[in-house]
Amino acid sequence: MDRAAIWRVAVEAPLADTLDYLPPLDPPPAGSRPGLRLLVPFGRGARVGILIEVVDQSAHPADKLRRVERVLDPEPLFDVLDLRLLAWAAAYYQQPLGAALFAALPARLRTPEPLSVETAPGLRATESGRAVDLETLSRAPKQRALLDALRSEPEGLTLGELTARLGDSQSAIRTLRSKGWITDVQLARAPDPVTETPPLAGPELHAEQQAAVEAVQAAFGAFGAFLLDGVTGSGKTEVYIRLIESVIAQGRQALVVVPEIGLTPQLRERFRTRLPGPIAVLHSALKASERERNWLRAARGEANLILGTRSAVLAPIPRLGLIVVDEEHDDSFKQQDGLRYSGRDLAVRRAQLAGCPVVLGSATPSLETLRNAKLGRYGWLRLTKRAGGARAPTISILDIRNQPLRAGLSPVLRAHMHAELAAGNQILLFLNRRGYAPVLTCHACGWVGECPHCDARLTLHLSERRLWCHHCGWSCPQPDLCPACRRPELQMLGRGTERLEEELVALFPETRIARLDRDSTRRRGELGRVLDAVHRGEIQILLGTQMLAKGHDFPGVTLVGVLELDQALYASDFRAAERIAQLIVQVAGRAGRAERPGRVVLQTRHPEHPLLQSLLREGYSGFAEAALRERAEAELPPYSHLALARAESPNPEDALAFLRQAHELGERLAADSGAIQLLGPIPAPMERRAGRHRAQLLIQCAERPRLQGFLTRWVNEVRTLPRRKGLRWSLDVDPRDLL
DNA sequence: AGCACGCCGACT
DNA sequence: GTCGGCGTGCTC
Repeated sequence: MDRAAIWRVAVEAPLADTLDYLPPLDPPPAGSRPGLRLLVPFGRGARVGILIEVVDQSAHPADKLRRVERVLDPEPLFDVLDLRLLAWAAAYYQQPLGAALFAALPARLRTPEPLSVETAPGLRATESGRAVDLETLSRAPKQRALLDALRSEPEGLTLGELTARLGDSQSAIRTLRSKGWITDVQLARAPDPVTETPPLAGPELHAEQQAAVEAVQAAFGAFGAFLLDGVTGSGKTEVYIRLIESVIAQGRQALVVVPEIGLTPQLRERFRTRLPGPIAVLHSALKASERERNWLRAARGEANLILGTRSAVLAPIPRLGLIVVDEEHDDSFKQQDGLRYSGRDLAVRRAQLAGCPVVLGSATPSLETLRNAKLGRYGWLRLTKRAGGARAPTISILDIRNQPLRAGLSPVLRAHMHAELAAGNQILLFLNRRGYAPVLTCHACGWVGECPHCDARLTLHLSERRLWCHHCGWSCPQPDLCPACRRPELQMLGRGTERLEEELVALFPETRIARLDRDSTRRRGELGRVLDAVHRGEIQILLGTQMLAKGHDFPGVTLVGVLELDQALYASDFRAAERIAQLIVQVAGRAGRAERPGRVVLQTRHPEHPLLQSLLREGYSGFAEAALRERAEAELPPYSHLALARAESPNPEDALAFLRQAHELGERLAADSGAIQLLGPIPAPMERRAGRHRAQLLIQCAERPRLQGFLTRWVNEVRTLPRRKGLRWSLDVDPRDLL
């Protein structure tokens, strides 16, 4: 007997390590290749596992090894490169290998289900159709050819295959079917090869686009990272399309990652009309079966283009030749639970492993990416001209101190609004707070509506007559009398979008007004309906939350008002200013067009705020310079690297106590070098949320490798710390927000 | 995560 | 005397 083979398997269970198994009794035809999906005995049941490697001995006692039940698929789902990427992600984000592998798999493949077989509608000759003498059809050549073709294929042929052989034969099919000589069947076939409609030709590239395309093309076949720094409307998508086109022409696949599902339909349509071959769309709103099918098309190399949200960067793509991350600054690329990866960072790492270029596109690049570009790590491709010669909107600050506000609008802003309305233009108003009023209070006794489970006020939603907690989802009916003193003195303080809408209706009575926020768009299709109405010019004032800033263009809008900037300007999170600047510039870019440039007005009580000033005077790049200087001084990312340990528990003191122990442990591990700083623990900014008390501990280090090394050792020990009942903790490497 | 084993209170 | 609470630990 040859050397004992041991299969090292990552099992679908929250285990820190892989488990060892004996190989299955019937060896798989594909051999024992890593990446194979298996069914393995686990405890009293069975679980899906992924074969990681075959070794010749196990640390586990030989007599306790159990045997792999069976191999689930004929081929591995992951190849060596995929496994290397996922192993890297697991190590970097301090999670078990299995967590990365199973985060990469669509839900259906995490169960022992066999891969679903794709079927295509087709036809087959029946018994009587096989028995009939073909000569009887001599006067119907089409029918004869059709029947002849089907009789030579016992399984039958798909409609696509028949059309390819015989051309259109609808009437012949109907006739033969009515004679009972052929019958409809579903055939296990890959989908019919896409009929190669000649893709539409694109517009001519302007010089900057051409230069960008050529720079990336020159890097094909090797790793290279590029920042495509292009103002809104400068034609970034056209650059992507040309690059994808040429990478497909080389027989390779392209991956395009976008922040949100909402953005995929338009982008997909644009890609579909311009690029040859199948597109696989991957995002969480797909039905499980669709997701599996598209994932498999990516994994089998059948799709030329994979378009998806962040999890698409984990999908196997065997012929990967190009990665594009669109709107790379967007926070939604960061996964907020489980394997807390950054889709953007993983895209860069993946390009390195695959040896292909990665393009990070944005009009408002993140400070991390900008710094990489400045240091020359990333190629810096600039698109400074708006297509069609549209001028950039002007941004101005409106000091609202001591101003008489109506509906939260200063007299100057109201005057601007009247002027634009009179000129037949459209207006956009931002108020990043939904609901009617953020506070309900009793004028008589001072009672304030607070969430019983969170340290938060309840927001009044007048249309539903309910108080809602926006943090945990708890709600109760709106009280008529003060719950504390029973007097009818309740007052609604502050303003959300719902109230703003009501006030605007009173203030602009002859005007069509629409509101877009999570509440108003709850009904399916409502978002699209409102956007269509805006585009048709049926709406004059559109108000809403930051939902308005993403992806939608409003060429008819000439005035954008940003209300209530201040609480965001002084938010505790060090990235707040960066987010605001990005929001403002993104919104500004959505408004106006060539003949009617847009104007953005920011209402603030802090007109002297340095970041606002730099944004105003020098635009986003000026802001970014200033913000980077601040980050450097404060030793914050990208000038240092962070990890955030969070703990939460139903008991008030447990989370802090746990992190205090973790801190001590860390001090001991980091004692040899002063390079690791442990800050905290402190109670979370909202200490109690959804009935759980929360605390956090920040870890900071100037050098990433050192931080990584520390975290690996530290997490191993923190895992062994005793935990009081109900305590949960997690580690977030490169956290996006410190909440 | 399940699901066992394992030691201390109110029930037939 | 037992049913069952959830604390602790294992799953190859």
